[in-house]
Amino acid sequence: MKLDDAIKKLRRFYRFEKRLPTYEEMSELFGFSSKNASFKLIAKLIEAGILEKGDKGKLLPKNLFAIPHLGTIKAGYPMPAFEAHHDNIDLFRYLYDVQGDIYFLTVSGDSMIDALIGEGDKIIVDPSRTPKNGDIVAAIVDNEWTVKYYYKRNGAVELVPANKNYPVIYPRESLEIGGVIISVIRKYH
Amino acid sequence: MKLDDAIKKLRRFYRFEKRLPTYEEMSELFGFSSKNASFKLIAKLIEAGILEKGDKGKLLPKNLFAIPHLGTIKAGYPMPAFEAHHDNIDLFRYLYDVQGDIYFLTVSGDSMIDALIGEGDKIIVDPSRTPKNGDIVAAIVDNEWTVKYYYKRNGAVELVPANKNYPVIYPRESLEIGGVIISVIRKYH
DNA sequence: ATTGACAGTGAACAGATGTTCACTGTATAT
DNA sequence: ATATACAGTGAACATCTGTTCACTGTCAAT
Repeated sequence: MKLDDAIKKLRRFYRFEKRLPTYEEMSELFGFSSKNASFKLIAKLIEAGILEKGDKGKLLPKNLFAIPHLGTIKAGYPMPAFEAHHDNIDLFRYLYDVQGDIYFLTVSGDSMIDALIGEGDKIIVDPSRTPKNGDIVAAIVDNEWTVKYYYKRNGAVELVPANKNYPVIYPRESLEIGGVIISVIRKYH
Repeated sequence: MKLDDAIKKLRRFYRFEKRLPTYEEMSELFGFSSKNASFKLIAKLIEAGILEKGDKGKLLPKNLFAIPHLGTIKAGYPMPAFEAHHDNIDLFRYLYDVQGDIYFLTVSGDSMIDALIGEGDKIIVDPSRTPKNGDIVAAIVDNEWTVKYYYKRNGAVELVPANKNYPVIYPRESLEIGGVIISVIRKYH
């Protein structure tokens, strides 16, 4: 059993079960008839830095889901040299480093197009954060939701769209901030 | 112990340990001195659909990380009515439904700005997918990396930038497709 | 041919884990 | 006051789990 194959099988298992298999389950997964074979295989994965043992000796997926980050790619003219500096990004940690309760919204419309937020994009909103000038916020103005840049000048809040075809909103009646946009996620099909 | 507090504590534990705690660990986590108190609490979370028991009776985080999806927000004029249809999106499944090996790239430059991909954005590349017309690809042209729209007309490949200030690339010497962009992730700080 | 490293087998065992049962205190409603 | 539901305690136990040990076969190097 090659390490690469083992890694893929562990990933698949984890994706479905959201946990690592026990050594007995690994034996089934890897096609061993002895738990010990799995035990030895895992020892190698630990040595390779893919897995690790936590506080209480429990197996943890240290780098099992770290997607290789191959570097920076220039989206202008082709990049002179593509240095493959191998960071690894753990998507889970990358996006989930928020303490409080966050939520998703799906964007429709084009008023934030100049901020590179378009139709169908999912935005993650952190309702616990207080908006600073220039933050993008989900706001409830006069009982209606909208996504805009947030600016506070002389005590008055302006909600500025990232599209010249739309007007700046100066909330009159009520303004409630749904939260600050902390992330944008787009998925192509 | 309120269910909401328990959920938050479980999330925190899972974020660090990448697994659910045992009943004994839960007792410590929740401040119980009896495992059974945790057992009963978890039973409620299972009934509430937050957790579930898998094939072999193991505890799984069914919806523990499902971020509430509050609906569609119009980024044009404020939305007339904001129907709170409570989908839940599991970020992990949402972004990780790829079998093969994927990798990240960080974008620099503005040649894909009209495709809403800008400086600093992370793009996820699937090297196993064959590009179709209109897909955004990471390509290696004459030994240099670039991100462009992919088009094949009359057997000739065109790499089209999403920015009028840049020229269309007609690969002469070599063209290698690094992969198809399947996702864009932006994070604000 | 001999050696050694390596991949896997099979059995054994201490300790951890999920689950059940009977019990206690405490708040709330009747 | 009385009953009732509920949150938590404490102990018990069968089973599962990680780990160790001794062993077998196989391949490559000497």
